[in-house]
Amino acid sequence: MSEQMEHFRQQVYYWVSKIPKGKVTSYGAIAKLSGFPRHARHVSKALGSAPNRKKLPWQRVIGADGKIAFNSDSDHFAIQQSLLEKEGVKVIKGKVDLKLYAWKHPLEGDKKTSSQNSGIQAEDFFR
DNA sequence: GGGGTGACTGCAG
DNA sequence: CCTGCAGCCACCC
Repeated sequence: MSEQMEHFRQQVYYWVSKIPKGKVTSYGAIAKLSGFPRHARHVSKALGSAPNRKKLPWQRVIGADGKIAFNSDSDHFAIQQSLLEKEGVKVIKGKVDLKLYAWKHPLEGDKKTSSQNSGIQAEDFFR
């Protein structure tokens, strides 16, 4: 039983590692990609206990509304904001403009909203 | 077994 | 744009 959770966690790490630098996605999106649609909360938990946390671009996973999920006065919040800005993602009042930085992941197909994926790096995309 | 707890979400107001 | 709230679900007392 817990074997499935293990699989889930691995899927989470896999997909998070696929988020291109300079882009962000939501906990819910990762949950969906991992095969467990309603488990956004568990994605955060998986990230928090990730053994290779230092290696994963966990900062690229934020709330569905574009907001950093940590309490704005916490250290975690500051660190995440710092990491994101370091790779070019602007954080205004704790949130990211999804119009500019949302990762167009696999399951989204192509909604012809290609408005601004101009410089998407083909190499970072789809491995 | 029962109740509280989030690094969540979507929708109402 | 922001706040509130019900739904969600594995985990931890």
